[in-house]
Amino acid sequence: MKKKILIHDIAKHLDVSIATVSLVLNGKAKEKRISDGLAEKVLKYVEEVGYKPNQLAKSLRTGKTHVIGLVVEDIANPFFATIAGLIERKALAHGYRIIYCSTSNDIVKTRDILAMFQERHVDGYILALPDGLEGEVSALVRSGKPLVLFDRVLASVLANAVVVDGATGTYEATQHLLAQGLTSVALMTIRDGQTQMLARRQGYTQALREHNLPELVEEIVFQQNPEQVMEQMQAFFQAHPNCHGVMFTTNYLGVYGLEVLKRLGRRIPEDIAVISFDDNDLFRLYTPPITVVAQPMEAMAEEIISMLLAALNGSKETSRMTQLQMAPQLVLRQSSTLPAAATVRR
Amino acid sequence: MKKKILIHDIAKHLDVSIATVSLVLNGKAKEKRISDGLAEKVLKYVEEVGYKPNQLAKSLRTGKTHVIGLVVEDIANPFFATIAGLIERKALAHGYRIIYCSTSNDIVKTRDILAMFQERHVDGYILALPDGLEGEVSALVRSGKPLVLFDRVLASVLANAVVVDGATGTYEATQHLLAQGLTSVALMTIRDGQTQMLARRQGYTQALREHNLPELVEEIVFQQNPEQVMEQMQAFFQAHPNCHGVMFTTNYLGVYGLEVLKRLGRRIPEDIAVISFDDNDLFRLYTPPITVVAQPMEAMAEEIISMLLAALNGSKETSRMTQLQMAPQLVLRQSSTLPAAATVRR
DNA sequence: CTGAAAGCGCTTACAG
DNA sequence: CTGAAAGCGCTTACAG
Repeated sequence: MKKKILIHDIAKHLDVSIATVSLVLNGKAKEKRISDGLAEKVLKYVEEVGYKPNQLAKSLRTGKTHVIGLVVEDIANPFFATIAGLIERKALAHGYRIIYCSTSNDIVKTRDILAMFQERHVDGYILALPDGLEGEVSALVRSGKPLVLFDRVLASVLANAVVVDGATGTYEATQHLLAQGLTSVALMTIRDGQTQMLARRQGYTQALREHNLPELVEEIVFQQNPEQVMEQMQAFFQAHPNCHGVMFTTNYLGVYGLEVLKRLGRRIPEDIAVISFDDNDLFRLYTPPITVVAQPMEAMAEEIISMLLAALNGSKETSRMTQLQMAPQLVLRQSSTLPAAATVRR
Repeated sequence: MKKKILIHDIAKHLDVSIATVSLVLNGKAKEKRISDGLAEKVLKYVEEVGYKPNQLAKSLRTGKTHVIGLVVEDIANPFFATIAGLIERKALAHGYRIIYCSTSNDIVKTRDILAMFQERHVDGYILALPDGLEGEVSALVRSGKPLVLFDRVLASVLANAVVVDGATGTYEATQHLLAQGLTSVALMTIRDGQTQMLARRQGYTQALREHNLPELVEEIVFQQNPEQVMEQMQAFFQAHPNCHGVMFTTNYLGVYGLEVLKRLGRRIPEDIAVISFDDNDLFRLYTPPITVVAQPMEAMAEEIISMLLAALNGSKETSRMTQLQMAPQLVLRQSSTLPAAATVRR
């Protein structure tokens, strides 16, 4: 195990001052009028012996860590795993690393995570938070820390944010079902005040209202285990045999829903038409393929990183907040399209 | 924005020495014979003003960061996303955070990641590496850094590792197909020297050998884009119309494979029986449900963390390496079970 | 261009 | 128990 080289060793070997080495390494040679020849000599030797400055010392001194704190609901959820992968790649390209934590939508846990990120001096935050942390996030924004909310925002907090227009997403999806003559379309959502869920519900409500149809909303309590969730769904479908269409507001509800409908032996779309928010392999390859409201993952990741980088590099003076709402895309597949034949036969 | 409180402020306010505050905070009050009363007073005031030691300074001084570097192939891959979520939860419970990076199986990128983790002084490593970094990992092991390899190991490197017995997994899966009378079973794998892939291939080979049947292995080149991968698979299936069973060695190959078979209009399992390594929602809910060789995710995560914690807390003197090979589970579903009727009809 | 020095915020032997 | 001090490894104003 070779001994760790220090900046002091470099300076001594080259017979220059520590300051010179440090300035060259930090690209301030020109500014400080250090000759090109000397700068080159330093760079060459540093390269030769493979000297790497101690990042901890550097961070302690400069206050910058080049680490971004990413908070997601659950890294194992395909939506968050995908966005995390895209964000990671883009952040790395700009010299930032990602430290992530899953919240499980637990407020207490999330509060700890935020405190922990702060203690570790992350340079910026990318956050998909549970409802109820308005105070903490306001304080964070006020402190001037670069921060981007995504997926969902906090109702009373003005901050940078990248979200999808969920209302339009479910509105168009619901309209698509109603246009085919369905009169009882349910919305399966979670019981929670998260803004993205509220928006998705609102689009559904509006579509039904325009058709003068009653709402049929089932709110899943998500603190339960999977089996309990599915029992709740199953009970709902059994209680509403005339419900011939259902919109799931998020990917995992959709997955549970498909399993429940399968258990009940309901045919899709003949017995019940199905649409889910979020696209993934499962929905695409399911039999029948599931119609989805897809989020523009790549573009969202791009916007999140751009926004954060702008905040990281921008002056603290002007604090401009940007809220970006991106358009989702309704991807029509067989699960929501009543075959002409089937419709006639009814 | 309130000014940051320092240990110095605490000491001054309580009129005690900085050393006393620090020792109490680090649980060395007893050891240093600090009175219970004083220790309590310190703790109480620290709590009251919400003092949090600067972790960077602490890390610089102690050399410990309480951060674990997690290297996966791709955080968006369900296998890695799931294990990452489980590892995160368990690590957090022991006071460690996770910083992750995806390698995309790119050796150069991975080398950078390892260097970056080292620069950031992670306390330990959890690694699923591409082939070809034997030198780097050997050096890491020699340096005494706590480290656990998982999913795959490096042939020539002796290190802690948690892997699944892939050979037995594919052996049993292949036997299951052959036992039903299939005579042409293909293995779809990736062209790569990763040890887990080699093991999975070996189990297949052994099963076929025992039945005196010829191998039929297709190696996918994975640097291609999805469409190219599927074209290669499609060409394979078209070239081998008599192949009535296929084993995919990993989840994403299985997903692509299902899509290709669907495009070709091949019925599962009537035209071709299918088994994939790795379980997930898609395989479970597919029509028909896909038989899989499932890895014990929860138990693996548990073992990985235990092993790393043992190394983190253990003495540097005795360097004991543990290689753990866990049993996968063959989960039989309809995709691999030729219906009696169908078999007869053939 | 350089050298000496302060300082980022801690921890921990050491002498009392 | 305490106080003074060194030291983790850097960066950067400052005086020359």
